[in-house]
Formats: sequence, C-alpha cells, structure tokens
Amino acid sequence: MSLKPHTPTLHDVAAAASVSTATVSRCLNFPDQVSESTRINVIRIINDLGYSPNFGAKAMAARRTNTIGAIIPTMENAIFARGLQAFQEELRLHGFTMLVASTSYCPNIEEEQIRSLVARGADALLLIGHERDPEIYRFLQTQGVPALVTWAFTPGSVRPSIGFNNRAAIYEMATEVIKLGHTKLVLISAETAMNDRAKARHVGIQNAMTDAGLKPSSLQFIETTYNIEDGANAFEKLMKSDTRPTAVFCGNDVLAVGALRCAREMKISVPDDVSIIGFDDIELAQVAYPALTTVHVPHREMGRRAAIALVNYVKEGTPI
Amino acid sequence: MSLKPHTPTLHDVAAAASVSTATVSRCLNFPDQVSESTRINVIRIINDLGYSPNFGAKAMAARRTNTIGAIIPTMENAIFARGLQAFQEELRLHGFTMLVASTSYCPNIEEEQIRSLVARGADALLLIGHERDPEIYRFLQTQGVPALVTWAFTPGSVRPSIGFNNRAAIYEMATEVIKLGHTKLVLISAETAMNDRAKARHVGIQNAMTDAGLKPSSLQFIETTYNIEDGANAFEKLMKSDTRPTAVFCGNDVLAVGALRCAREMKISVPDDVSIIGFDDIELAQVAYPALTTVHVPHREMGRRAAIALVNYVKEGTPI
DNA sequence: TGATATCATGTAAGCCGTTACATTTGCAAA
DNA sequence: TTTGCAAATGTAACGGCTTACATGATATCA
Repeated sequence: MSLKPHTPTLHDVAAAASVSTATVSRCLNFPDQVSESTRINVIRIINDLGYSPNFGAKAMAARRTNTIGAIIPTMENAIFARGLQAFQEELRLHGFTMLVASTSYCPNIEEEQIRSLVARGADALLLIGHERDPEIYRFLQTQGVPALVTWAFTPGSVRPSIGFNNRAAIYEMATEVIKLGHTKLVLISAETAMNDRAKARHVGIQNAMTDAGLKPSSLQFIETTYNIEDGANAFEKLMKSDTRPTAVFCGNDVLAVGALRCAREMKISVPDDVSIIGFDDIELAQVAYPALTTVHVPHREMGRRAAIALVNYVKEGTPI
Repeated sequence: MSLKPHTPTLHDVAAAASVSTATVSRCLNFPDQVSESTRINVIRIINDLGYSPNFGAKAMAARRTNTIGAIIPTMENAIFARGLQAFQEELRLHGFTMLVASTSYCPNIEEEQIRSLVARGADALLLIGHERDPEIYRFLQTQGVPALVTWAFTPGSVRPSIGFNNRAAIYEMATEVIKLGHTKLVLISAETAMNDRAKARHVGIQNAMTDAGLKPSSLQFIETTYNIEDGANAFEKLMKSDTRPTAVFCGNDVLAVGALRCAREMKISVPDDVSIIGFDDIELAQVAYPALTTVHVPHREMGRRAAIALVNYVKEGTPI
C-alpha cells in the first residue's frame, strides 16, 4: 500500500509536448522515425518530468519483457555465482535483465521457481543440469518459454544445452591419477539422485578405472551435502577406516578444501600420504595449502555463452 | 520473435468454467471470497488448461510486480553472494522475486542499473552503501520506489539502512592489534572514492590509533582493486620496502588471503614476522593457512533482515 | 412473512503502452 | 501550379488482469 506520488505516463509527456502518445512512443523506440525537432523537445520533457515507461504496460503491449530467468541451486557456491555474474553482464550488454531464483538443490523448489519465473514473464530460462521431471519440460513447452540447460553437457541430448562434459573431464584426471600408481580410490560426491553432473563425475572415474584395468566396483563412494565441513567429515571417516584410500576425488572444490583442512589437522601429508583432487577450480582452490589439484571448469565462459544463445533466440528466433 | 502457442487467458478459463473473469481472478487472489464448489471447479480448469497469469497485465492492473531489485557490485565476491542468497530465500517466503543487477563497482553502471530496474517495475530496491549521486535518490523519490541501503550503517544517516558499522568493527580489531604492541600498521584497501564501507574502515583504524596514542598519519594506506592477486602484490611491495610494517590490515578477506599466500611464498612467518588481518569472515578465511584473523560480518542476517523490511514496506507501508 | 444482512457472483471501467492504419504536411518533379 | 510520394504525426484498438460497484441469491431475525 505504498503511497506513490503520481508517476508521469506517456500521456502526460504527450500532453506536455503537444504531440500524440504515438509520437512519444516512437521517440523512445524508433527515434529515426521522428523529426529531430520534435524528438529533442520530447526528450527534454521526458527528462523534466522524470518519465519512465511502465513495465507492465510495456510488457503487455510488446508481448516481451526482455527479462531472462536463471534458476540455480545456490549463489553461495562460487561456481554458480561466477557463471551468473558473467551471464548477467552479457545480458546487460543486450538490454536484458536477469531474474534469479535458487533452489537449494531441491527439485520441488526448482519446479516452483520455474513456474514462478514463467509467470513473471521471463522470456527464457537458464537451468542447471538436465535432470528434472519431464512434466516441467512439457509445461515450458506449453508456455512457449525456451529453456537452456547449462553446466552439464551430455553428448546426444535432445535438449539445447551449453555445458561441459563432466564425465570426460574427470575421466582424464582420473586416468592421470591411476597412472601415478593409485589403486585405492574414493569419490566424495554430492548426492547424485537428481544431479546429473555429480553422476557423470562418478561414471567418469569408473570408466577411467575400467580402461586402466581396475575394477570400477572398487571405487569407494560417499554421498554428502556440499559444505566444507562435509568434506572434512567424510575425509576424516575415510582416514580412520582400515582401508585408507590413496587418492581422494572430491565432487567439487568446496569438499576438497574441507578434506585438505582435515588432512592438515590430522597431520596427514598431501600429496605424500594421500592425494586430494578437487573439481571446479574456484578461488578456494588457488589459496588452499597445500595447493589443490583440481579440474578447471570454464564457468564464466559458460555463463557468457548461455546469455548470447538465449538472447539470440529470444530476439531473432535463432535456434540454440 | 518466438512463435508462442496461444496461451490461455483468464477469459478462456472463465468461459470454460462458465463464470466471470472476476470470479476466476478471485479464486487466484482471494480464494476465501469464493464458494468452495466454484473454486474447486475453476482450479481444475486452470490446471487442465495450463493457465498461468500474464505478468504484464497483472502488474499493470495491480500496480505492483512483487519484484524487488538488488543492485550489488559483483556476485563473485562471497560477501554479496551470501547476502543475496539469504535475501532471495526470504523474499521467496513472502511471494516476492528478486531482480539482480551488478555494477562492477562502477557508479555509472550503478545508475544505469537503478534506472533499468525501476523501469522494469521493481517495487523496491536493495542498494549497497550510502554513497551515490544525490540525483539518484531524487529519481527514486519521484518514481515512488523505496530503496534500502545495506552493508553499511552510518549512525545518524537520514536514509533507511540495515547494515553494519564498519568503522566500529574495525576500530575494535585495531585496538586489539595495537594492544599487542604493533605500531607500524598498514591498510590495504579497496578504492575509497565511492565506497563508504572502505572509507569507514580506514577511519576506524585511524581512530583506534589516535585513541591509543599513535599518530593516525603514520598509517600506511594502499588502495587497490579487490582480487587475490592485488592483495598479494600489495603485500609483496610492502615487505620489500625498507619500512616493513608489523601488522597488515586488509579491506577484505580476498585481499588478506592474497597477502597470506604471498607471505607463504616469501617465507615470511604469520603471525611471527607480521600479522595479517582480514575483514568479512568468508569461507576463504576459514580454509586459509595459516588461519586468518578476520572481522566477522553477518551478511546472511543482513540479507534476511533487508528482505523482511522491504517486503513489509511494500505490502503494508511499514516504514523501514 | 417481510425486512435486512450476508455471501457469491457479475459487469465493466480502468491500467499504460504499442502499432496498424489513417491523415496531414512538405517538397520535388512535371 | 498541380500531382505524387515520402516523411511526420495522429487515431484508436488492443492486450489480460484487477477491483469498485451493482446485482442476485440465501440465510437470519423479528
């Protein structure tokens, strides 16, 4: 119930400038269809009055909002914050604005957020990962809202996606690690239930093991949530068990840094006693001590590319 | 130019349910004003048709968007990401959505973003820090868009703000440090030109020095941008000079971690040879080695509180 | 039973831009 | 001068929803 002072409308501007609303609208949207003198006059009045077009009316009349929604698990993980930052910067360059919602990794909240952003008129959506109820894709289809899947790239997927082959990246890393002679491997992972990226990383390591002649079933696997503490706890338990691994893969750098800290506390030498491998290459990894081995993921680039693809699609209909 | 399939409107629902559009609207917005039987029937049809209200129309008719804008320097700094995450979660609880824009610490971009979010119908705005062109506050006033200043709290300021007394916090820390016998102090800071938080921290240290009988002018002061590398570079230069300080305050943890890393590389012992003090208490600080002394800032709490204040204001007109 | 209050629903006037189409103006060519 | 065309401007319909107000239906009470 905010008592807004009367905000000037197109009408007010038109009246003050003694022209029609159409002319004012054209000054704003197609300046070269208007004679210079009127344009200058109208612009002056717009500034004097402090006019700013009404979003709702504009959205309704133009049937576009120039708004793109992004739905991510959480901004508190640097991988998303970083990608989103790049995404937003690129959108801005094209006159678009970003709506953000986060899900805390919960599929139900994600569904709610998708509906909410669509209802709010998002012209398109950025989503993380492929895996979600098919019903949702059908809903987006019905609503005519294009969605781009990012962070994950599964060759052969039907849906447009801009991402990163999690499986291949970790496969390579795991192959290296195995070459160094490690055989007792562990993966401390995020929950894989609705997380195709986490799943892909799991599979990637198993593939590397198979190809190197190790039994993939010998890969110890721990699922946990995504905090530093979780990484530390999981690591501690592993190191206290009697089947100490020699190489600990972590689903992301946050977990890895936790493991690293725990190793330091337990006076376990890294990498002499055990190797710890992260994933993402976020800032944390750069300042960790001892230095953390990690798999680099081009998050900024993904964000930027996703923005470009979506903008082109919304503006020109260019297929993603 | 997306070819949207025809999306059902309120009208379609009303027709299918053989009621008026008003009734359908009421089912959605004031369910208890409608008899149970009609409500159930209408809801069923809404689901069948996959109806979702048109945002523009709704915004225009209701003169509200239930959208709140947040304009921050960058999402890549955990202090903002963390606060925003909490902000957004709280907004969601109240049925609001967050629009985000970032400025890369540039006042011009900030102004542009403020205008953009206002034009997009943000019901209210979250801003970081007090300091900006008065013209902007006037613009917001004209547009009737309330703005809440956060991250900074200057006692006695006229503007509504939810924040944190940067000066007082660092004053306390500096006093402790001086008590330990340090006299050669340095501050590696962000640029203070348009950043009242950074300024407040500078002043806070100077105050502590004065009160402890040190000459505040003896505080060495370095301004830089906000990256790990910048912290490392500044620190290196300091340590190579012939007036080595014994205590290095850093404007935030990112700079501090950079300094810490540089110290490790230069084999300078922390805290034996030099003390390094951060600010913010972000994750980086927790995993740094050696452990980083830092000033805790309750970013999540600020985000949450800001959300509550803005929602109350927009909904009820409760002054912030 | 009639008067009155209460609840459910309908009617229709906005909200404020955009844009197709109509009209006017200015100017060059005939 | 007249004609014709392009450029500049105006007119008004339209988009989908909310909500004040009007109406109709039911229940309540004397």
